[in-house]
Amino acid sequence: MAGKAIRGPAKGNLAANGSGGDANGQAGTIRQRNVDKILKAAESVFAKKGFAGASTAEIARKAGVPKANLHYYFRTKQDLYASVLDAILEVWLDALQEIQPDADPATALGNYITRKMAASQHSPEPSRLWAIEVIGGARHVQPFLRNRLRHLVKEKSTVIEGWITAGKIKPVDPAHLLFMIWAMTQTYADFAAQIAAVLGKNSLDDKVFAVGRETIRSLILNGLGTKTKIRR
Amino acid sequence: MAGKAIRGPAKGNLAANGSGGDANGQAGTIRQRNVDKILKAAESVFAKKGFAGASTAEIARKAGVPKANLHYYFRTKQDLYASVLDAILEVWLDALQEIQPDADPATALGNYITRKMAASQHSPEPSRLWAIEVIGGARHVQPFLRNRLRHLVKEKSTVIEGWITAGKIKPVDPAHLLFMIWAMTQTYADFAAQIAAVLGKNSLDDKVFAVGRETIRSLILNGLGTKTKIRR
DNA sequence: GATTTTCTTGACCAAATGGTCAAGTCTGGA
DNA sequence: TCCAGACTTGACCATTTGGTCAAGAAAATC
Repeated sequence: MAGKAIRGPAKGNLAANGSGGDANGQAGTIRQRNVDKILKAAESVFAKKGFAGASTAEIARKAGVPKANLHYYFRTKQDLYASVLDAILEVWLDALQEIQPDADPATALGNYITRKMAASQHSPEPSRLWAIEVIGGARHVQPFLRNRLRHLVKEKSTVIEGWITAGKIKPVDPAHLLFMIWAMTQTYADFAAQIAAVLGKNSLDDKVFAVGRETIRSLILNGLGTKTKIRR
Repeated sequence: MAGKAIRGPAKGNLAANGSGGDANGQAGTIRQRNVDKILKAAESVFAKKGFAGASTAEIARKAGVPKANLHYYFRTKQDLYASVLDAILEVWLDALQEIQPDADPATALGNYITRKMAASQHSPEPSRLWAIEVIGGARHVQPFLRNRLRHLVKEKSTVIEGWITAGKIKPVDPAHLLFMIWAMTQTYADFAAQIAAVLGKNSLDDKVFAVGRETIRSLILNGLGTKTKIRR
């Protein structure tokens, strides 16, 4: 997406080790540790207040470093935000790999739902940050949406259309089917506060996620008329 | 929820007209017009940036009034935010009235979905503000969630359970069913930017909403195994 | 027409914001 | 042991923020 971390003299450091790739060079353990601390804190604060509402001071406090130190690793708030988003985007795409032409639709979609629900349960913050970013107009991730995500959706749509043609599932618009799975699974991360409140709980426990997961599975799989019974 | 508009000398005005009720007294047309302008602008800005990210100056600019004038009608940003949320909450609940014991499940749920989708299409901003508020921890609407919404969900759950007992729909957890309908319908408001980008459009047109609506209906109604065919 | 009340607004303020800087401390390699 | 480069941080700054105020313009009331 944008400018990763780098900054300060470390640039030389990273450039030195040839791994131009994506991961943080194993460079100074110090750098890596601090960058991680800051990114983690930033993710959490951005996820709660959005880009405009988050303050670098709060992020620094939460990361346990002086604000000036944060600005040593990330020159601007924008840079930091871009780095946080970058890390999220990769994970976002990964689960979609469940959807393969030769897979059994019920199994593939079931697994996909399971994975997305696990993400909502065990790492809800990225989902929330993602949501805030998109609600705010997706200014920073527009290119990602219009390119990588769009093409991936096209690709997976072909797979799903194949299932339809083969008579394995009822006809649906594949893209919208994906939108629906995203909406349903991510709601357990994004709207956790609402779901908890309505259920009279303080936070969502394993059981709520289990019921949610099975509700989604049953809705989707029955809705698509797959023959396979729900397993696992 | 909280403090409505009022403020400035108008307090006397409102207190004077006995209608302690909810609506803005028909008081000074001037006041009403300005309050409306400001609320509308505020809704839009809050929906994009959240509470912390929105600035009263921007809201005032968008409303076409000097900032000092905004603060004349709403003492604090908090007050303004509370007023905007207040207006939203009422609407939120209304559509749920489709779900009645004696109704045909397919019709009732179908109508509910239709109404929610219409809201997502024609007034997405409240949905977005709502989402941002909940993602941020629902601090300002916690009481509403824990009381009114919770009890309403309980009430409607009973209705849905009745349908299940009567064998009209397959067994589901009623609360989660509602969560799913909210998630799917609201995603067309909250994630409009993402959906548009993935579909390669600049904005969501009628057709997208129509396809979305029918996808949701088909998923829910088939998923619940209602006999009734999709109509209208 | 006089007076009271509501409304309008530019000027202002203290606090918080994103970001810089320079002077320092640490650390790893020669 | 020395030193270049990496890291740390308190102090600082311009700008923006939410909010106030006082003085005047418009309306409403009598």
